Amino acid sequence: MPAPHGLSIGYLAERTGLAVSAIRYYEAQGLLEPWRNAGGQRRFHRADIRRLSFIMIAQKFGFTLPEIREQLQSLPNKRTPTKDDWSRLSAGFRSHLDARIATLEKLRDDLDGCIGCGCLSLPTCALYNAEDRAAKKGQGPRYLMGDRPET
Amino acid sequence: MPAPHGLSIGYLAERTGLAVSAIRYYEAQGLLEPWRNAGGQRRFHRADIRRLSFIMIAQKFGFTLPEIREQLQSLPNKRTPTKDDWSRLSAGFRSHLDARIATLEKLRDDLDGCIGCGCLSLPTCALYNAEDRAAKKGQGPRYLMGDRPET
DNA sequence: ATAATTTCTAAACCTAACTTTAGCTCAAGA
DNA sequence: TCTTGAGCTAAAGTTAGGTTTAGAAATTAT
Repeated sequence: MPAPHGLSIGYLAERTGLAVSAIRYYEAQGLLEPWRNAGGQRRFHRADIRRLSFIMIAQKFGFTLPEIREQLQSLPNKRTPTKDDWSRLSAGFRSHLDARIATLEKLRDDLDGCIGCGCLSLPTCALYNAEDRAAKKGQGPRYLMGDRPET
Repeated sequence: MPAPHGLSIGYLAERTGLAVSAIRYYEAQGLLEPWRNAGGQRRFHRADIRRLSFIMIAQKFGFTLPEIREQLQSLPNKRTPTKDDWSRLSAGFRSHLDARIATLEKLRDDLDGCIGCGCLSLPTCALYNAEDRAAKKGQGPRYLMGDRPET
């Protein structure tokens, strides 16, 4: 039972499977902009269901909420996004995915060359240097087995 | 300058590039068991350098610290692990990696079949159901575009 | 012997992405 | 109208994997 004008947060939660608190959180992060009714309750567009779906999928692909917010900002501002708009956004997932697969395949090749020795010690260790995108914790250098950079 | 008997935590930090605090944290999580000298300071085996390397690599592969602890428990208890021991453990990475690649390739195929429509709405949406390993936040069901399970 | 490092512990803090709680207010149904 | 159920806000709590801080004790260097 959608409200006569605009959807309630509970209805969106029911339709998407998200928690009400999560939807409020997404709003706080700037991913949604509901308006308020006379009593101060949030009211959403039907199109926001699709928006939330996009958020859920993009998260599966490993995007952070700030990244997703940026993606969403490329949607038309003053009209309801069409299927083509969403299709364009989803296409961005494809290249992201290709890159991840390529990285993992390289890692697999490196691993095959490294697995027999048990040394865990390559100076430019493929096992350690690979896949840095997934591990950008920004904590200075680390090296393996004492292979310091020529101290 | 390693201590005469056992290595200091600072030396291990220097050799691995890890922060001293991280090494202490790993001990607290049960991944290392240094002994103490007369003054109460931690002393480590040389083999712990390799142990820390393994931890760093396993993290790159996406294992959690509890998972890594389990892996490490399969090492021999009362002798220094050999290269063969480490080699055996590293081999576990290979199957993990193969599984991840397979998952992503399936996701790519699903995405190709889904990207044109812009619907984000498949009842059993491949985009949403895929790659669940990376998203086990344990927060009840979620569905896309209102495709609730026959409510 | 003294100064400068290291190390020690416990507790607080950090980020991301949320959830939970407390105390109220709003809206919908009988 | 009265009573639930839904919604509101602000703040604190949660998890993972650590880092930072503070103050004291041990170790190393001069």
